[in-house]
Amino acid sequence: MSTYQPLPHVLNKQTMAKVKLIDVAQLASVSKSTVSQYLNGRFDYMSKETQIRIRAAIKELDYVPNPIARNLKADKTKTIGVIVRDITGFDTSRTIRGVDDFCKGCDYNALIYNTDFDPETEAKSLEALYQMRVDGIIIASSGQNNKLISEYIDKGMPIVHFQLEHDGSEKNLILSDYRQAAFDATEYLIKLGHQRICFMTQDFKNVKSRNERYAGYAAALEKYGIPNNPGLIQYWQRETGFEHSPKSVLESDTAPTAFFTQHLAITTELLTHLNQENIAIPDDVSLIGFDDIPMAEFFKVPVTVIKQEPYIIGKEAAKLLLENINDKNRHSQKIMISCSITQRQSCIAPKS
Amino acid sequence: MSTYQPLPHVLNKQTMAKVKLIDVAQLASVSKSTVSQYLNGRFDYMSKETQIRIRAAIKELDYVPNPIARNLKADKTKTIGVIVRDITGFDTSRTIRGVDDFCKGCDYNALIYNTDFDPETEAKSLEALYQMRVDGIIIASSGQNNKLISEYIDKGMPIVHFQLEHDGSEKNLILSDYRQAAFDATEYLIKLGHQRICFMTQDFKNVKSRNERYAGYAAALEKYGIPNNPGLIQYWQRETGFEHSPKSVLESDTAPTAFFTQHLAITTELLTHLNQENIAIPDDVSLIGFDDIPMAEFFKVPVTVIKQEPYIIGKEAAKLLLENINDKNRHSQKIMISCSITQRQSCIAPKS
DNA sequence: AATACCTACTAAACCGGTTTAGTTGAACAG
DNA sequence: CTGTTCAACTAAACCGGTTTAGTAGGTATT
Repeated sequence: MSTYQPLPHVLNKQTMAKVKLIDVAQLASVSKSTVSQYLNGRFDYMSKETQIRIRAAIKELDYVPNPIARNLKADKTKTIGVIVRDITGFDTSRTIRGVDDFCKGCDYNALIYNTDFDPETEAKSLEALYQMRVDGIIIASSGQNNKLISEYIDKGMPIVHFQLEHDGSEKNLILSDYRQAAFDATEYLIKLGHQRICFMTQDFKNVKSRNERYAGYAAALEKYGIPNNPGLIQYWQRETGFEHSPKSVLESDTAPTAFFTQHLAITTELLTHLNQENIAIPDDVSLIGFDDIPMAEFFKVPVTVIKQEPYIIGKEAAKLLLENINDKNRHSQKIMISCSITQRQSCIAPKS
Repeated sequence: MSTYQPLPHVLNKQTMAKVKLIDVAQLASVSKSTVSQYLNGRFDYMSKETQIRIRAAIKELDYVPNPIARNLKADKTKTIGVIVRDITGFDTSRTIRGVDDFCKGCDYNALIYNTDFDPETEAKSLEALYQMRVDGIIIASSGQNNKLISEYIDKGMPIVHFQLEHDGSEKNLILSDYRQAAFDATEYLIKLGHQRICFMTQDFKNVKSRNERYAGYAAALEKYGIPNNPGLIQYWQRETGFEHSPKSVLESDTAPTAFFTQHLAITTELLTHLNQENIAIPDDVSLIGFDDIPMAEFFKVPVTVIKQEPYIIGKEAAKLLLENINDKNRHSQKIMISCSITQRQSCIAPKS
């Protein structure tokens, strides 16, 4: 139906050079500039006929603008980087999905970098993204590269944190309300009648978001006048596991009647341990864990958890970052997302 | 230690223009070309002193080449697209990880597109990636866009399939050996004494990879002289669930003694159903499922499954795609990855 | 001494768009 | 009849690299 002479038909398009703007311009008998104006919707001083000719030429040639050329001039990549520990995680994959959905809606792309909990890989990812000139970065940082991150921020790279805070900065971060969540979980156990609640955690001295959880736990104990016994704080490390075995903890003088785990990895390892030792949940000990568990409804004992909102966190992080990218002067923000307790069957009143 | 005059110190680097190649050239007193040669490791005709001067200038200025400019000239993006149904899936996230790990190792980036099982979104993702001029695409296609995909292939876009085959093409795809896996699972049940094995599947008429599963199931039955009763083929759809409820199937004349589910989603829905109806696994009926299950060890009854190798599939898909990108004339391949049965506790000999 | 052949560079075109600073011709005002 | 204004464009510079073709100067060959 085109009024233009069709191109000689080429069977194998692979050998055909990509159509470019100049081809469109020639076919429409206008200059490159005019076609560019057209593409960018600046019709202020363009006649209807010219518009029609250009539209037809674009269609005829099946022209698609080259975003690389466009980005070179604009000095933007329309791409952000996302640095996470492992995209494979239950919550993490959902956070990524949130980031990605938001980005796609804004014509941005997200590049994922996995660090596998290695600060060095984290540093390399940061550098790679910087060199790649992404427009911004969302990071769940290890807390070991704070100085480095500050340097990139100083260089003008917009950076948004999630999950773990960047020490010394209350800015541009989005996280769950860990303190409130830990308070709620602890209170929930207390109201069930628990007095000796074991707080199972990674070292939280230099990591705010872990510290916050502890603060919530401690606050709940205090509110109900329950002594905060340091023996009930049990430590776990990714590499070495539990400092004291859960079994030995349960056999100690101050045996807890409930476990409160601060991370899915801890919950998982605890569960394995308890399984092996034939310690029954919730009959022998109650359990509430941070982070939701996939397919928990099919568990021998479905575990009650504090559910974070990873998808929402991802969306909000992306939103915050894009705001930062597009308005450099805006004030930075700290956004808190509420958690909620998903009651399942791992918490009951203590026996004794 | 630099022998060059340091630049005047600027406190706020955000306001500093990015250093570019010409700046390095000027500082090192050479031409742009020479710096470019240096950056690309072509030292054939370059004096040692010049190299040293350029290296120093780069360091001095903290210069990082702009990949956009580089890509514009090279007409490459060093980026591939990955189209999946949902990155959040247990296996899918691992496949993505495999793709990404391989890509990162080859200096490529992967852009993820989620279709949420919608063919239209799939078509849009394809178009977006094409317009973006990614160097290639890995897709777990719905099977509904085969013609469209062929068009992109004709346009010269390297495309690799995984999980679901592109009908009419045995080329550039990588998938699990579904037939063998289904055969093995069926044989496993037969050897336990099962004769009436219910094959729970999505419609497999036009989807090869589902058909293959059925072929494996049928082949095992035939090998052991067990009649292939069409009543034991039960259909499930993502939108509407089971055609006949598992309970009714178990109450029919030809009640199966084992279920064999062809997809994690079917396994999950079956499990929910069985839970509600208080039908016990494996006492009332055995169950083996396609696709591994996260945290299965904590299940009331840990489910025996056929485990695919999503991470390996991702790696192989990326490898195949990059080979295609870098050698257009190479012959295409179909790669099969073996599955294995992960025995847990959902299969026992039938009671009767 | 003239020619060939290196080495060690450089100028300029190029990639495919965007943008700025014009240019042209017609309508209208004075 | 000249000057101004405005619609409707266009030429050329620009983004930041890569690449091609070429050049200058020195040494080896005949």
